[in-house]
Amino acid sequence: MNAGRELSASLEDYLEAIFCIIAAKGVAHAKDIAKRLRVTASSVTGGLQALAKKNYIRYTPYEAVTLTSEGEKLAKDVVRRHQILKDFFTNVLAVDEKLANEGACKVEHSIPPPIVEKLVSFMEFVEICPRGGQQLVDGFRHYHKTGSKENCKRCIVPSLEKLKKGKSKTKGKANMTLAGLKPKQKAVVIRIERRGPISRRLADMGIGRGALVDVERVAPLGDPIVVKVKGYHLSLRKEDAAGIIVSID
Amino acid sequence: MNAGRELSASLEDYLEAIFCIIAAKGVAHAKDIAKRLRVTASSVTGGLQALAKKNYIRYTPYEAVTLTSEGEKLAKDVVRRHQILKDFFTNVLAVDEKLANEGACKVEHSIPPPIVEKLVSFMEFVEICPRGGQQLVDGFRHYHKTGSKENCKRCIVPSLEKLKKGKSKTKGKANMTLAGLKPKQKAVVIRIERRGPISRRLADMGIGRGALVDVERVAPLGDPIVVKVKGYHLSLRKEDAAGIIVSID
DNA sequence: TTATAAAGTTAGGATAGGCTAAAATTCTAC
DNA sequence: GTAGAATTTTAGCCTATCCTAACTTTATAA
Ligand SMILES: [Mn+2]
Ligand SMILES: [Mn+2]
Ligand SMILES: [Mn+2]
Ligand SMILES: [Mn+2]
Repeated sequence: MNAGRELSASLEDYLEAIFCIIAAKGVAHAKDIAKRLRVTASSVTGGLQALAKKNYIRYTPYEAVTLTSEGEKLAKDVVRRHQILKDFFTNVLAVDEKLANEGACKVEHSIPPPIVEKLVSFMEFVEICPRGGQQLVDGFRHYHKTGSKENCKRCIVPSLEKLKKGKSKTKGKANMTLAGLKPKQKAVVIRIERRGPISRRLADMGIGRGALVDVERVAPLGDPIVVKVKGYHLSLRKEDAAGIIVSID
Repeated sequence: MNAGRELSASLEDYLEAIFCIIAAKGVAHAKDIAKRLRVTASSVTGGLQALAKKNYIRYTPYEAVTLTSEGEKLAKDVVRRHQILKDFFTNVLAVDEKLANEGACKVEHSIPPPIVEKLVSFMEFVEICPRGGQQLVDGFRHYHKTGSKENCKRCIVPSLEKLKKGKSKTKGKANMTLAGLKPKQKAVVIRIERRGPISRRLADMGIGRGALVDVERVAPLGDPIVVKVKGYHLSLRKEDAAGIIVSID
């Protein structure tokens, strides 16, 4: 037993694989799981039996497997840890995608959840820091590639100007709702207007004033809108998004 | 077998424990190892037998265990990964010491070595970045504690002034040698003067131009001087330290 | 010097998770 | 509708790592 965790690393990987395969192809067959995890089909059967006994999946021999709601919750959590780590490895540490994925899929099982949350928080902060957090990261990538700190010295100037401009603009800046944002825009939550299932869902994830929201996709008519916030990927109906007051930088 | 690694997580922990106990008390007894790793004495015997078979330790029943040179090399590598991760968790992510240590001691076994090197590189860059890398990290810690981005906005100004001063000073700044530094001072390696065993030792660790050196201790007469560089702890004779030209911020 | 106490080892058992080979089931094509 | 192919499961084996209980060795103190 992976001390303190619900599941062992191995069973987390089976669950993660099942979730991802269902997401991609609709149903999860043992063969796909085996291929993805590079184990034999008989090992998969063993894993499925273990997950079924713990009630994370519905398993009938020879049939495709489905996730219980418990299993789906846990699977999403594994996937989230994976994504966050991969994000950090690629976007901050400039690790190439393949290694970042491999590393994330190992580390995801051993890193303590509170440290994952700190990591999310740190990456958010880097994105919004007026001191040029993102540029610091860019500077690091350049430094790492070339060994030169030149770029770092040079780009502080534009970074400052941007900051000053931002400052004077702040007063006249109008707040808006999440429903009005476009893909790739970032915003900070000011407050959540309406009370109800959505605001509770947000609160459960610790999303409130000050949280950074990252718009990922907006469907043709603005409904639904997919955002990333605190490392979670969220799909919101336009109606609900309109209840979230945000401020853009 | 922990795919791609010499040793399993469990055996790495035994090796790490042996190294740390020898460092602290001179000899490693099974009882100390058992206590440290929270396993029974009989499990320790099992671990020692496995390590002995792989030639990482010298083991004779009922006697204290010693590391072979292979074993010591590997143990140091585990300890280094542990330290780097702990450093990152505490100094960048503001994780409390206890959790940082626990997390580091789990993650150390699964994180790919190239990612560890990127992490070292990133932390060094944050420390030397003229854009205020360290202050960005401090800003994050404040943000994390209070949820406020105020501090971040306010301290950009002194950060800038420091940068400007730094810039004008740069021309007149005299480079010095590692031998002239005091404890807690940080410096960046400009070049290594003399060739020989020491410069080769440094080169083996990937230490060259641009590496950040952190002075930890200086003995009464300046000999030896203990520094941290790229996550390694190094003890240098004054004579050798004088051959390393560095620049201080 | 010898009887305890402490430390360490061995024996035996459990669980987890992988594998191969063989059997069972389901799918597919004629 | 049936035979062969593909898929999946079972059986049996292996290694790693932990444990408890019993035994052996070493240390210590009267
Ligand atoms: Mn994984
Ligand atoms: Mn994963
Ligand atoms: Mn460890
Ligand atoms: Mn450790």
